[in-house]
Amino acid sequence: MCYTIYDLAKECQVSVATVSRVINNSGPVKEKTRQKILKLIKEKNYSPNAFARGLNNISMKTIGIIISDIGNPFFAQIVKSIDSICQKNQYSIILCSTENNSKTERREIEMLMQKQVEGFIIAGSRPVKDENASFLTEVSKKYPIVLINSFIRGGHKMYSVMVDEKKSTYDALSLIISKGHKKIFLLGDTQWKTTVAKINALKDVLKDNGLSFDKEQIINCKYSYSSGMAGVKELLSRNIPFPYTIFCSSDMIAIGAMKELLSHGIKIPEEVAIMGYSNTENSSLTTPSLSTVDQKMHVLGEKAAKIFIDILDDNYPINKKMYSDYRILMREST
Amino acid sequence: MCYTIYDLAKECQVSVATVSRVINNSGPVKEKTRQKILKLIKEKNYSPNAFARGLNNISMKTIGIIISDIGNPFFAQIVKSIDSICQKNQYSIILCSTENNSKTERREIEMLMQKQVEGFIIAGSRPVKDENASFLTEVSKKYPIVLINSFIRGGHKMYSVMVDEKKSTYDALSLIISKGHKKIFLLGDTQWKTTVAKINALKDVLKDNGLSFDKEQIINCKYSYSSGMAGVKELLSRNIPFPYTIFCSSDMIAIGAMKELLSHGIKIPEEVAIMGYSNTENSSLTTPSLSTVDQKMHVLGEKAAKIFIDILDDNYPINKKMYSDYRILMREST
DNA sequence: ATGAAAGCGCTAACAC
DNA sequence: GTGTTAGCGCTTTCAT
Repeated sequence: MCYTIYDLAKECQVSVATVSRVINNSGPVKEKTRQKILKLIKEKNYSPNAFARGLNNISMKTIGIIISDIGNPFFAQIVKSIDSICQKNQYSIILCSTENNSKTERREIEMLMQKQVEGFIIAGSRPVKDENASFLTEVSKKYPIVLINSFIRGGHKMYSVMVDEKKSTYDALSLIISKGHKKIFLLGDTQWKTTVAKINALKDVLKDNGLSFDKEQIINCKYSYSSGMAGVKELLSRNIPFPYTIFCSSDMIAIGAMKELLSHGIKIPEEVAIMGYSNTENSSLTTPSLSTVDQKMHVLGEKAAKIFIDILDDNYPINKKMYSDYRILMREST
Repeated sequence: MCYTIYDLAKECQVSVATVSRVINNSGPVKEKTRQKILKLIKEKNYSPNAFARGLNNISMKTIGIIISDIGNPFFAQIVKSIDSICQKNQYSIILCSTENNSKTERREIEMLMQKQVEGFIIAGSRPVKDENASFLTEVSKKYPIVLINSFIRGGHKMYSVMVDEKKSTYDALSLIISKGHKKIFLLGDTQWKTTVAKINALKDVLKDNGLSFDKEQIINCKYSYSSGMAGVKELLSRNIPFPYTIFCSSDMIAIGAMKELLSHGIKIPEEVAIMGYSNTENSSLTTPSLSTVDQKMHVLGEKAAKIFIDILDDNYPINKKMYSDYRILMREST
């Protein structure tokens, strides 16, 4: 079906070995024959069969990227920054969305292993009940894995790049409290470790400021705009007197929440202050603009990709867990 | 290094052919031996080497997806819907962002061909000066290509799914004009065919309504939030008396533009009306909510993926160009 | 129902 | 500097 190395060899009256040598620059070839072969390659638009190369343990230079939802701007930006590093290093990424389903995640990873990716970058928090933790640990014996914003104990070639979610949330909430806010609610999906970390931060910061915590302050909602809206509806139905503050586990939730508040004519931040988390691009475009915790996703993504490539080059990081920088962004919504 | 079909065969005391038969269900095997082999496969967690299979012309079941920017919600949603169809059919997608660079696009496609994708889905408008048109035509002799929202004449296995951008823009502008708006500006990147189509729609609709067109009505800007903001700054600097309308070539531009207008305290839609294009999820979350043309991206993406898979199954569509549905969404910004 | 063996296109060790 | 050839792991005829 396709032009092969044998065809090239025959036509140039050399052996396949010689052709292979010029293709891979893997040995001495007389300049003249090299030119002849190169010319024919151009001419015939020949390109080597990746499967045959793969059979000989030549790297495919592709990385599996596992995220839960590409429709979420957070992941879109992470993927973008990973991709930029990968392109520079001639790696391709093969993208999988798990839609937050453990079974899907596992199936996708198994499929990718068959497709011979070099390893995985898995972005996003893990569920509290992480059904795949031991599976991933097992996978990491053979394939390098870089986790973004999560950590699994006991991994082999498994490394984490993460923002300290508890500390950053604590810092953000401290700032909010220092501005005089006392009634704070938290919107987030309690099925995910990231939300649990934030709840713990809330408890700590309240305690440290002599305020009390009540589980009514936590409103459970999924990671989407519409869930943010639903969360606010639920909160408003309680008729709690203004002012108060809503801290959201993600910008998506916050933006949905803000939309809902504004549609009720509620004044932000005078009546309800609101804060997001991540600093996705669209968080600065709401009116009022959204206060948030800048996770510097491009740094996260680039770091993860670089670490991954380092591992492939046998440069193993010293620590299994590496923290990435963040900053609190107080804009108009608080 | 890995467990192979030979190991299985030896351990089960059968030949590799038999093992291959049970793996692929490609021939009769005595039920008892089949069970024995299946059991060992589970036990050893065996999975066949995709390269070796690939060498035998077994499909890798992966599709190359080419987009210009995954950070753009339009593409993110397209990718998401493509992915959902692909997962259902056991296809993986391998994603490439070209950052609107023709050279990058070409390089990525060539790389993917080596990695033995089955073909390509290429989403998004093409540049007015499309440097890769003939390259893609050539590629389409061998690989199926489905284009989303663009069309290249003379392709072989090349098909297009698209929203009629000129007609939809004409419809949207008609509606705007029927509400009494007369001064209309258009923000968009004139390097791209999609913007050219919209400009043509604007010219037509103005003509049909006895209004005149002036090239000052076109403000050139890239596809990003910040460019939308810059476009509005430019427009405001002209001190044109309100009211007027800004039609934006994409929701991203419109959202940036709206943010800029609001930050100047300009009333939307009373002083400046604004309309976007695409109906990305975030367009309904601005305040005021953004009027836009709903391109039904999930339909676009799903259609494209289905057509692609059909082609692989040798079900070629009758038409090279297939139009997808749209609707005009008048929300609060107009 | 099962096995032997050829072949897919390439790489690399070895011989010359 | 170049050629010969043995794999790589699997599928698939062709015998049996």
